[in-house]
Amino acid sequence: MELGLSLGDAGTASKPFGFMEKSSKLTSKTNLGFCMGLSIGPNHTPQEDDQDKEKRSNSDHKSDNTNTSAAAAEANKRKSMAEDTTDSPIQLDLLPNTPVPRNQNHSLTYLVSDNGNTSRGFDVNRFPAAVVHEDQGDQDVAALSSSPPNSATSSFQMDFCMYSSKGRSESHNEADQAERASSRASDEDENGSARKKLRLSKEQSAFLEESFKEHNTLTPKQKLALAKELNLRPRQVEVWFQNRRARTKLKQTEVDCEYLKRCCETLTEENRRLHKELQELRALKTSNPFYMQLPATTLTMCPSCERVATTSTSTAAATPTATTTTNNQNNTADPTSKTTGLSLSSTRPRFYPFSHTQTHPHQHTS
DNA sequence: TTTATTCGTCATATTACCTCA
DNA sequence: ACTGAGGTAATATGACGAATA
Repeated sequence: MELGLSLGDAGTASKPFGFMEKSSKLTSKTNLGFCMGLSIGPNHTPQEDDQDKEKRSNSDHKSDNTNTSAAAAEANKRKSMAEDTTDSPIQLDLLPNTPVPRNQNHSLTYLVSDNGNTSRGFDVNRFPAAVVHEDQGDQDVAALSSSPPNSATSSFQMDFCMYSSKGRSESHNEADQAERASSRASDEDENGSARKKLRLSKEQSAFLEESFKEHNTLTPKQKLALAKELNLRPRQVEVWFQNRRARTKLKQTEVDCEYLKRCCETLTEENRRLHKELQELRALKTSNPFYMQLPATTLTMCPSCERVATTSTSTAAATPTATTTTNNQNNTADPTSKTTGLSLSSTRPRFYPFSHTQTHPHQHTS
């Protein structure tokens, strides 16, 4: 359903690509009345999204008017779904001096997809562009809606659409896909069916991939060029890049997650080993009371450089713990500092079995 | 210069279609 | 023929920055 707000043209008929002529006709019309078209239908033309979006800055009011007579006829068969509907969308003509002709059937028209099924019911937010007001004369102002709401604020529209799932038995070979993808902008518009998601052809995907490798974001110029090259709508190219970036990020997140998992396993193993070593040392101490008679060695961390200094009352640092600290030299045990850009090293104290007083660059008064 | 508005684009989450096993 | 999973095109939403009145 759409509330198409237009200026003038209250008596003009719909045209599949009427928006293309919108600008000039709008300016040429002498009747600058205030007209609202209300309709329900899947007749949005995919190309309109971007073309109109691109024209949005040049035209103030737009409404879609791409309903076809065939679709309208089909809709008539099902208008029982809407009790007080007739053949054409409701038009709220606010023109005080231009009464709506009686022969124009103002109605809420339920339009269904090409197979006529309406199984999916009434969905407010699906296929937003499918709107038309028909029998409005030779042109209308198209309102497009695939763009985000905040970017279509001037169109004053709401879209409701009946849609259904098509049969899936049609062939889906590559040629078909390519043809469908490349022709979607025209075919679907013409038959007025609800827009369906179509896979891009391999060639299109490959081309987009190549382009993505060069730059993962698009300038408007690049977007238009790609769209033209691939016979897609600019919006499709834009969406493809957005989804591609999202996929890349998701994949990277998965890689990072896997890497952190391995890090966790490594650290857990190291922790287990250290605990075991500690137990062995304690056992050794109990069994050999003379073994640990060396002066106690304490580890203190310098708050300024986060280095751990071995301070002892003697130079006898050759305690068994020294073997463990050397294991961490040069951060070799920190597995998080490389490929993924993730690093745990900033949160882990670095163990350097150096003589604090000799090698520390800072002057500590303590 | 500051402020409000509009517009375009982005990231993110979600939906829904399509394909395939 | 049916079904569930996975991939992905498309949509919804909010945030942000640039341009402009």
